[in-house]
Amino acid sequence: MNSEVNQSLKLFIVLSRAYKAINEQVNKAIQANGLNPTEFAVLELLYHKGQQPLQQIGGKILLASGSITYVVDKLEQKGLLNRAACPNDRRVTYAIITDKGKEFIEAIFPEHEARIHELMDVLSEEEKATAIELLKKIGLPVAKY
Amino acid sequence: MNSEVNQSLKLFIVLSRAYKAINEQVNKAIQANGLNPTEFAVLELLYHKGQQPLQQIGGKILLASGSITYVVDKLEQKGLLNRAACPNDRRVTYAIITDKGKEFIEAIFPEHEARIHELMDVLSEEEKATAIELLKKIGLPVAKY
DNA sequence: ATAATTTAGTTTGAAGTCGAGATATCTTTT
DNA sequence: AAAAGATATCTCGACTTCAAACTAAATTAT
Repeated sequence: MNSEVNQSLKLFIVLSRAYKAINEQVNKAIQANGLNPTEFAVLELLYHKGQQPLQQIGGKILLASGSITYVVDKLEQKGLLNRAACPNDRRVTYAIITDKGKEFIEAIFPEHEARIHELMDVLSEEEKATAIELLKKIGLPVAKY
Repeated sequence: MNSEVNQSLKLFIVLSRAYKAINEQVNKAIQANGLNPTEFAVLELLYHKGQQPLQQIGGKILLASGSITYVVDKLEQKGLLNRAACPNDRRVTYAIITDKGKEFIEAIFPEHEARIHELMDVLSEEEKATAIELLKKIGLPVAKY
């Protein structure tokens, strides 16, 4: 019984290490481009998914509402996105990536992908597929009684 | 090959999600006990590995030197650890867990383990073993527990 | 219609983390 | 033994993030 708990604990530890190790590399590279990881995540979301109400940005990249304003302000100051009022619902503000923002992502995203690919490439394609299947199950909302 | 890159990217995403999902739960529980995750990590280190020079704490749980002072101050204020000068090298200060600190860890660590076990139990024992093997390869060497 | 509730976004204050520099001590070199 | 270099801790300022309080607008219930 106890060894099962230890197995879970060990999985937690290797999961944490793996995540932190990868993330450290990735963040370092992003920051070298003058953005912090949150800014990059927002900009990438806008690039790949189109304009978003500020509210939804928080939901999609797991960001507290207080942080959204700050990050969007920063990106707006840098000229990488614009705010635009929603005509139907005046409470809503959209964040829209600018041309400069698009160029920026287009310039650094391929490197970003390549870096992650390199870091993940200690696993074979098959191992990656297995890892994806297993990790998918972790952290999914579990039905409560 | 582009699909290979996508596979790596997907692995990165599910890895991030899994980590964040688990971590969010764990942190919430730790904070409910009046500590933040870093404080808990330091205290647990001292409990399981005995007294440590401040410097080494930073190395082991990945913390900048400026942060160590802060966290150790906090734990000292709460009476969970003490500082003690090293007799041989007067530059060195040890952090030593107090009896109160020990009681604290003994009171909450079993819950902590059980919580992680519950969160990880969406995987079978065999799947966990597979996940551990794969994740070990990503990032750094592991030794703990 | 008007009041109550909910939702969207912002502002503010606190907490945590880092990095650079300051200080003290130890070690090595000359 | 003095100078130079390395190491450990602390201090301070900047940055990021969050939570809670707040404003404004939309929705609903009466």
